[in-house]
Amino acid sequence: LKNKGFERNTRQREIVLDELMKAKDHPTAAMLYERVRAQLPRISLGTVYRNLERLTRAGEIRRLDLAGAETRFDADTSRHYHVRCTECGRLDDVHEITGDLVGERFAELGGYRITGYQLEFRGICPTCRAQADDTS
Amino acid sequence: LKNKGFERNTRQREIVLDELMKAKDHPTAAMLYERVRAQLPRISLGTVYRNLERLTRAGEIRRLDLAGAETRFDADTSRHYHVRCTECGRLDDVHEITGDLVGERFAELGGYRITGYQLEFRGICPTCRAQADDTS
DNA sequence: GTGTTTGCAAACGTTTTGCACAGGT
DNA sequence: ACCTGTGCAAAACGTTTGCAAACAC
Repeated sequence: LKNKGFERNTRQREIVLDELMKAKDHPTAAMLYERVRAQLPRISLGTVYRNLERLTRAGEIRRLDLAGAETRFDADTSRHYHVRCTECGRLDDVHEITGDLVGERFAELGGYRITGYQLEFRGICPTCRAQADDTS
Repeated sequence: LKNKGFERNTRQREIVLDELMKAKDHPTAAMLYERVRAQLPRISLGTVYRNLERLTRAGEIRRLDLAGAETRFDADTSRHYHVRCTECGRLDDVHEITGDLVGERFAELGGYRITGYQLEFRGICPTCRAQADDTS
């Protein structure tokens, strides 16, 4: 599928994706909106959100739902982790984990002094598994 | 310090903490508000939020800032992880991790069929570290 | 009595949505 | 010409805050 589920190719989506690919700072929707406006002054924030959502569903970008922080977006869809600065909010990539998660021994990752981490699992709970079995 | 930084002991805070300790489902502020209202019909949601924030700062409870979901609260302050059901939102504890994080091999944890996880680091970025050095 | 905490309501910041119109195919 | 995607504005959502009154000490 050439357009990966998109029914139309629009200049708005093209430029939103383009700006995200150029970005190195994992921008929020609002940050991206400002940058896209330099090229498309009449674009709306809603359109930016709508395209980011579509691009995410199409697998072209990644939505970074961070704990207790504004959602950010990443054009790098390869498996990697992130570090967030608790002082300024800066977000960087962590490509290799050196240290022990359970023992909580991370002196330093990518120049950051690591102060903690958040690990959270996703899955299907026993109840919903049973319901899935019913309907299958 | 008997009151751990609280200047007053109020019935509102007492009952908020009490309901959270009774809860087994990691409730949101709104869920807790509903339960507390059974005992204190005139309490406001703002008061629930304010007390949850104070109790968190006092270390009596834990705030669970989950990725892309409403904030939940936990009276169990010991180190443990959580699994969230992607179907119904249910949240459970994971006390021991069996499997390989990097290799992403988690068949099952606590009855859940694990479909993924989110790992996120916190720290001080190079720039903020340099600024901290300046002022020290 | 003093000053913290409350109830209420309004404000906040982020994200979503309803609608009529523009524009991609 | 069709009908998806857009711009705009308003609404929705979870959370915070300003204020006068209530109440813990």
